[in-house]
Amino acid sequence: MQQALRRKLESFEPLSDSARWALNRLVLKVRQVAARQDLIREGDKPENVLLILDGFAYRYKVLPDGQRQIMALLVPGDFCDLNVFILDQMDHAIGTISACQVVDIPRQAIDEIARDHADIARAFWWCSLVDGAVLREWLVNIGGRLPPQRIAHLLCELLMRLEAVGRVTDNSYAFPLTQTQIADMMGLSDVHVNRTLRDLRAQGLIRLKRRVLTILDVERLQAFCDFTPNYLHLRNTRWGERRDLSWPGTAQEG
Amino acid sequence: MQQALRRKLESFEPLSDSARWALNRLVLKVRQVAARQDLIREGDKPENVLLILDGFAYRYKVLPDGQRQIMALLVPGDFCDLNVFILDQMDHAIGTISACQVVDIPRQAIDEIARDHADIARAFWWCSLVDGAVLREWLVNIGGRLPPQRIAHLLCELLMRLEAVGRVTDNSYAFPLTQTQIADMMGLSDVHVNRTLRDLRAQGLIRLKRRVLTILDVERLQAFCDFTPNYLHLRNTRWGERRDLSWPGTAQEG
DNA sequence: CGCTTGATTGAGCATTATCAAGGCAGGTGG
DNA sequence: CCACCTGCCTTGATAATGCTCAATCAAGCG
Repeated sequence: MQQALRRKLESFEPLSDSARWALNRLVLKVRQVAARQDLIREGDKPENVLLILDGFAYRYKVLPDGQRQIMALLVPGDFCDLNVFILDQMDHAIGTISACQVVDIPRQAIDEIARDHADIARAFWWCSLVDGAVLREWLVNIGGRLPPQRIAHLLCELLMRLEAVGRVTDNSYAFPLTQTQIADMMGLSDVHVNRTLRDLRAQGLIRLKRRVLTILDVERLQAFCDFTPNYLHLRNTRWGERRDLSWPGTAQEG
Repeated sequence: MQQALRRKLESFEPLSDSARWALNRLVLKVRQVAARQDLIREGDKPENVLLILDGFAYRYKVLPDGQRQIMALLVPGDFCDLNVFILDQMDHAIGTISACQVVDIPRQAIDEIARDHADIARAFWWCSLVDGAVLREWLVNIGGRLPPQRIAHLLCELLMRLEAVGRVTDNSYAFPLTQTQIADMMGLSDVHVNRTLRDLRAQGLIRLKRRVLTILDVERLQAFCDFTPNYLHLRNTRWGERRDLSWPGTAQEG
């Protein structure tokens, strides 16, 4: 699955031949992980960087009172823990939502390849920066938007991120999240998430049935929650500069 | 002020001689910026990376309803926009809180130096990753903690970050923030911030007078808000591995 | 001294959480 | 094939939290 890794890195900018060659030399194996498992725990010092090929995962922390805060959603094509490869220790955990297919990339391999290839180092750096940009928007979302627009914004973001990796058909995508998980992302109670989703449905903005989410009116939903995609820094979708680098993927799953 | 830049980068790990030499060749000039000015606006494509030598600044976005969300506080030693050097366009703005001293580092210089020196590239990457870690903790803070602990957590974080750059004396530091600005950071109203600060004072946890904040009982305050400093990935303070790299600074100011 | 900005306090109100009780669908075992 | 079970969604009622509005106070500044 060097293919997948290369595609991820080249969604920033094309790599040199020597860099591609170096990527091809990596020995990578794909691994299956069931739903609701921890991929990484807080305090771990993982020796591998994980790349998600299929399925959803999330970064989270658990507060002492049991409150769980989800800080990021990881979808196919996302790295799990580029962090730790430079930082000493995981300061948060990562768990799967649905069943996932992941590749382990040895930390040392990343280290060496980034040292030898400035363009790859740049691409990794770019990944970190995009992650940061998304995180900032989440902060704005939670801190500044009312619950309905907050949830709507999440759905808009997912539409674009999943579309960028070829996981969207007719404005529909697999949506394996529990309402409780949405609540833990948005800083709301699950009950309130439920009512808010009902309202969004009632307004004809979305449909959510059998773990498939459909955005019935993209423009209206985006206007509703003031969604501006610039923070995603996408270059390869119908919202960006269109370069068609769809993610090599299996079927949508839940 | 190559000195400052070098110190920042070496707070991650020592640089090679050639890297240091390359840093010394940079021509940098210090600039004064008044309080409450924008350093960078959303949509800008800045040609310089800014390093803050003195004063406070913050990243923010303004929502269409006028709501301002502050996403990060920048203190002496922080970079402003490493982002854009790789991403195309600022997806947020940066403004000063107090009067600031900043250095402009030409984007091209960073680009070249990172390309030629893998250890410098790594150090920059590390900066991005630490920024990301802080951002995640802010998300946890806003999403998961009650207002009193939320504000207390901010104060604890500032204590450590400022201490790391030599801006703390007797658990006191300059605190130029307005209650409204705190509110915009924490997703609260200014009135509620006011009452919450009053409560923290009443509990004997802090003192805040004439723009100087004193933490009266560090341990108690940290316990109160469940503050765990691991996410700051500090190595050079009394909370970390103690290596004493205090920031070359002027006086505390407000 | 008058103006401006920020802090403080009170009162009423809206939002959102909590608690509690079903309901529905899918999976499992007899 | 059906009864049961479990996980998740849904809804109602009630309570708490935090916001808005509005007025006052305090400090800095020309």
